[in-house]
Amino acid sequence: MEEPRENGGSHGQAEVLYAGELEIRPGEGLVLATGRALRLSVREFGLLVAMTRRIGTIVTREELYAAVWGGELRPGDRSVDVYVSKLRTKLEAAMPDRRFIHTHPGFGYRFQPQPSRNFHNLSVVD
Amino acid sequence: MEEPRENGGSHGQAEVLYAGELEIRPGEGLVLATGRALRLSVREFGLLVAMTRRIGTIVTREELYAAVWGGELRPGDRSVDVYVSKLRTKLEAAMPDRRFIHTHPGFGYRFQPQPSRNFHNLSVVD
DNA sequence: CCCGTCTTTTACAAAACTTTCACGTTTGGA
DNA sequence: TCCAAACGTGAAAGTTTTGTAAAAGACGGG
Repeated sequence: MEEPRENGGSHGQAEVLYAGELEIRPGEGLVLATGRALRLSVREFGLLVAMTRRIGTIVTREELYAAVWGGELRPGDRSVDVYVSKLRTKLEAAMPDRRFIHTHPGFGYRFQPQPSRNFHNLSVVD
Repeated sequence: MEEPRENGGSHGQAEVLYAGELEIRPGEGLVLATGRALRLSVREFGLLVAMTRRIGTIVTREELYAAVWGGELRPGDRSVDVYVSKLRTKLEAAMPDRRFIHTHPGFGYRFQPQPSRNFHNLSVVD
């Protein structure tokens, strides 16, 4: 008799994160959008994981930098912004009409997958 | 009764793997592409089996090396890359216009026969 | 030995990634 | 309405990773 194993192998952690139509496997470097694999760079993937782990909350650039790059964010360093932009581009390319990363000027970014809205449904909430 | 343990679990000798138009018999060293037998070297075959057993997931070079060559991948060793290239060449020769092995720079390789392809977003979805 | 085949190593070009910079746009307070 | 700070993002510059041809080494059968 054999011990039941979660996925029949002894490979990386089986941790899986879900966010909207996204399935993220941190231990593997893989993210699936509607079942299709995305090709993200190491930094893009790191950012996505870091934000997904704090889904719905505002995360400062300092925290994101520490989590993904390691160390302290130096004044004037725009790396986080640049990679947030890259990530947005790829996520929205894979899943049009959806917003994932929301900017909170002066505070940071908030990750929260949202369905698209109608043009007349504008509101102060984001 | 003994068991030829290749890697990652227990497999009977009658094991047959399917991946797209590929039929693989690990116990026989046989690969059929659209019914025709492929002529693969030992390493090429090992790679194909190792990847097929983890179809759809990203597998690092270290893991592939351990599974096929055995032991640890030393820094600077390009064996895996070279054989991925050889394997790609033969697979593509047998089944043109089909992609099997996808590169995820910084992470590893992912084996997935011809995912249903979205004609746009080709740079993002892989 | 001599071949043919497979494996390993090497080398270089191409592709991809990261960092930095620049500048236009947006935001929020006065 | 105005302005300074914050943000978005294309692109340059530099670095790293990957693709692959070819050289070099290994091995077994004639």
